[in-house]
Amino acid sequence: MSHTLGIRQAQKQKTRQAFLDAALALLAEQSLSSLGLREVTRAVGVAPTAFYRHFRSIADLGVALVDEALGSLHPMVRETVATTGDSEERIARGIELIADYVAAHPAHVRFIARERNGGVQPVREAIGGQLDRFAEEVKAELVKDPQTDGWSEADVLMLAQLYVDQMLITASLFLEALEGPAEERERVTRRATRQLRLITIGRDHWLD
Amino acid sequence: MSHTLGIRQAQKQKTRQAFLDAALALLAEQSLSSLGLREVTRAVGVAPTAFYRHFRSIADLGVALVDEALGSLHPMVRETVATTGDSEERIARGIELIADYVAAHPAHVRFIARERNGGVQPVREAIGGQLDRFAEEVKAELVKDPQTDGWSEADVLMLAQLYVDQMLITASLFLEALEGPAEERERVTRRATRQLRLITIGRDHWLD
DNA sequence: TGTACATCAGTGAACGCGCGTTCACTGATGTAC
DNA sequence: TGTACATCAGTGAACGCGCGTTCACTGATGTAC
Repeated sequence: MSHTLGIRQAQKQKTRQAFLDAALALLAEQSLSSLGLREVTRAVGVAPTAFYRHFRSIADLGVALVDEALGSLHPMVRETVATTGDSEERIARGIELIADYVAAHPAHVRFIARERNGGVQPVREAIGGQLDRFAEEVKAELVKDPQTDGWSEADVLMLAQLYVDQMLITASLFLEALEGPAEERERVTRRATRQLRLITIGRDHWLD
Repeated sequence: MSHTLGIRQAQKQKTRQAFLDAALALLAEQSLSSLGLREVTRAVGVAPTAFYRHFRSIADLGVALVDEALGSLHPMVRETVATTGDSEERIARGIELIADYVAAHPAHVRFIARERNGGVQPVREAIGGQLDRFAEEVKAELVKDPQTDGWSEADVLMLAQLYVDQMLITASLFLEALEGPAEERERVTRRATRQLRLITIGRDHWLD
């Protein structure tokens, strides 16, 4: 049986989500460390003090945004890496996943790219933790792949990290290309495809 | 004959440099978009209004910091890419260059990593422009290399961009490892070496 | 079902504070003769 | 070399403003009986 929230809890969650949405919108043009508490409450349409019913600080809200931005991505990444098919297909699917995610959630992607090295330590750490998880998950999938038979654990992790870094760079490029013409996005797709192809070739000859 | 500045000009340059140094120090713990004009002048030890004698705004100061951080790096990168020797040697020298630069100028590297995707548009654009220049310069050196004989221009640029991206990721990893034990820096060196090695293998078999 | 009390999300006034920018100024440095 | 004037880096007072946080509050929702 599904647990239904009371009216009070449901309303609270709705307001909390409104805070996250408003903050994300405001972060299109600035970074988290300059985002004001009153700025966010003004955008939501509540009193400044209402903020404290949901978050201890702006940094706390930022950590919640990290979960929202990256939490749902883990199964998708796992699945994409685990996909069967030849390398060329897997590269295409991986890049498509990134392009689609950026198009669907541009503000989340911008937030992660910006705050990954941003001025708010807890948020940086939350993002770093999620990226480490991605690397571990990709590694776990790669280990199952016959392509990495005979590889050391460290080398598989190194490759997984290379993929994750490349995923982020590509996401960042798609984000820049979002406002421009479709042609620009195609250029990013071509560049990312070739770079992944080169990495794949390196992988195939690693043990030569 | 060397042109000597007047006393007034010399003093002005000194103050300007003090602004850049103070700002960079303050940016260890925050991002540019939350850096206050009064905060900087206080650190320098001058009146708030003195700021306007040197910069139009904090963003303007940020752009000056970008030049200071990356301007002097172009000849070093060119030279490292142009180095003769086998791949393994060139990889080691490249990584050494990055490690040394991060150790010598950690605050500059942090600033670039942070503001590359930061909340201040003119600074983002200045960094993007510099990185594009690096990619073009690396490409120009790679074209001279027999390893890329028969490659299309686009493919050489793609490889150059991969190297530049990798350079930034590695710099960022060294930065994180700076505070920790030497062992951590060695781990970064090993990871970066293997990743570059894999890219090199991919490069060697690109036309297969 | 009704009543009496508890909970707690959101309010609104108040606070002290540091912010960016303006303005007319000072006095050392620079320049013309 | 000396004098008279121009330049301009840095000053200090003043401004209006929005900030984060505190506090006691209100009134709808939840709960116990």
